[in-house]
Amino acid sequence: MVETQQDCRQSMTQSAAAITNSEQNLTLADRVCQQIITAIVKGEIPTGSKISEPELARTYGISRGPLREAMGRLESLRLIERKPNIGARVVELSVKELLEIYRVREALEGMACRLAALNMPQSEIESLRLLLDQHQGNIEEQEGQAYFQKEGDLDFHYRIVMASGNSKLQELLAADLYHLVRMYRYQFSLSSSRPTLALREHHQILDAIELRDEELSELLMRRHISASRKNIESKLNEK
Amino acid sequence: MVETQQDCRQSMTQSAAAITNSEQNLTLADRVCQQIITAIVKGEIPTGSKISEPELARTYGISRGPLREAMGRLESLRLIERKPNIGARVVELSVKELLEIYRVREALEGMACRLAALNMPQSEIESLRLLLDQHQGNIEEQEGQAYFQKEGDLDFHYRIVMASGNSKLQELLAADLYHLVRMYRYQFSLSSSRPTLALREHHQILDAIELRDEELSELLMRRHISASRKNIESKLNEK
DNA sequence: TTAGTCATAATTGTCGACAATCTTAGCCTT
DNA sequence: AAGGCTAAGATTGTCGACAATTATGACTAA
Repeated sequence: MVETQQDCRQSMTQSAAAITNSEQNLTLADRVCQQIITAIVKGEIPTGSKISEPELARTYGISRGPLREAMGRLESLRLIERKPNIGARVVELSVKELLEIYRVREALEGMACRLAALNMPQSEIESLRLLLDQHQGNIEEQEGQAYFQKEGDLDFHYRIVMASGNSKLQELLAADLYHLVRMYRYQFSLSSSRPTLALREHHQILDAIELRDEELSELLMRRHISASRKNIESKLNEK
Repeated sequence: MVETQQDCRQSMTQSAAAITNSEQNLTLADRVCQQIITAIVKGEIPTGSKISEPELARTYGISRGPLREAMGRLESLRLIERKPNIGARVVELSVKELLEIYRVREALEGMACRLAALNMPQSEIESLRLLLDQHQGNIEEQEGQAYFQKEGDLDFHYRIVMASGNSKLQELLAADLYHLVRMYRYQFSLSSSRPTLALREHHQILDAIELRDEELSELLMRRHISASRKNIESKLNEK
């Protein structure tokens, strides 16, 4: 089970990476960057902690050069924050920022969904339908606790974004923003607490795409994400 | 006149940079990065050209270390593309990508405008109104050739984005995407060819914001950007 | 002539060391 | 005892050199 999650995430992550780097010839900094991303997302390197360059370099068995290059990418992914001559810290997570991210997702994924209604091949639609059926099975099996909420949900959104055919949307969402989203999910144990409802919304969205209804597709996706945002807001506003 | 443009761009650029780095203590890589951004945006380093690390390092009088760090940021800004063990090239501009960017802007700035209707202080609204009057003056003076189309238009959008109060939107648009937008404007001599109409739309948008009408604010901004996209599409689809 | 191969040259990736800056611990002053 | 100053230690920023990979061009063979 845990392996399933892991594999799922891995495949998505490297698909996302393949957007920008389709070659196989990876550099040291590339590999270590992926490792650090995973460590930060999962909380193995805790939020707010200071990052010591010599220490991390030793940990991964590389020199400070490639490590700094990797840290540069982490900074552009907003996973760490650097101050000149002072150092880098893992970002602190806040409800405020999470809600901001959901606003961005609402806008971008709404647009992605509109474009998917234009561009998604019928075969992809059917394949995605199968994935949703699989999610249904997961929900029934384990009352939707683990799989669906952690990574499965994001897989659906990921496929929609890919189907938009807009490479800028793909980069911004799949290659950049989703790392932060995954980080919040892991560390806040985000749990949408409405898996059945969310799955039904996924089906509705896919229906609208199949009907090639751009307007409705965007509207439903925006509502879907907005509902998640409000759900989070009401659950976490005490923090 | 040219100085005015320059100052305008500079101020906007460093405001955008200030989002991520509010300290004054800039590193070598930071400064050189800004210089290279300007050079690429203005076309002084031509699109598609290969970047030689030793040569660029000599040009700016620094070592390859900070230069590579700067190039990492350029890559995350999508101003250059790197392939491992092969090298970096300045991105090629294409109508296809420009249209993709406008889709992203439509989504993100639409949302930013919606939030601005919620959050923009009245004083800021009035200040922005003055800026639009100034643009009006520029259009009348010089028939809207240079100032308004190159940087003035982006200043309006920049202020809206800042007024959204959403730091993720601010980062994605003002600190990241706008560099590419400026690059297209410089190098395609983009010239909206509809300055008077665009200015009227800016006024309409600001009116909606002043009325605190979220729905209308977003709708008008999306239409405004969509109209620009269609304008570009019809003018450049032969390329 | 052209295609293929090999060796040389150039470029990128990586490393260790030095310089500049920040942190901290101890001391002095009040 | 509390606060500020100073010096030592640690960390980050920068540099030059070496290793690994790729591009170039000459040479050979068909």
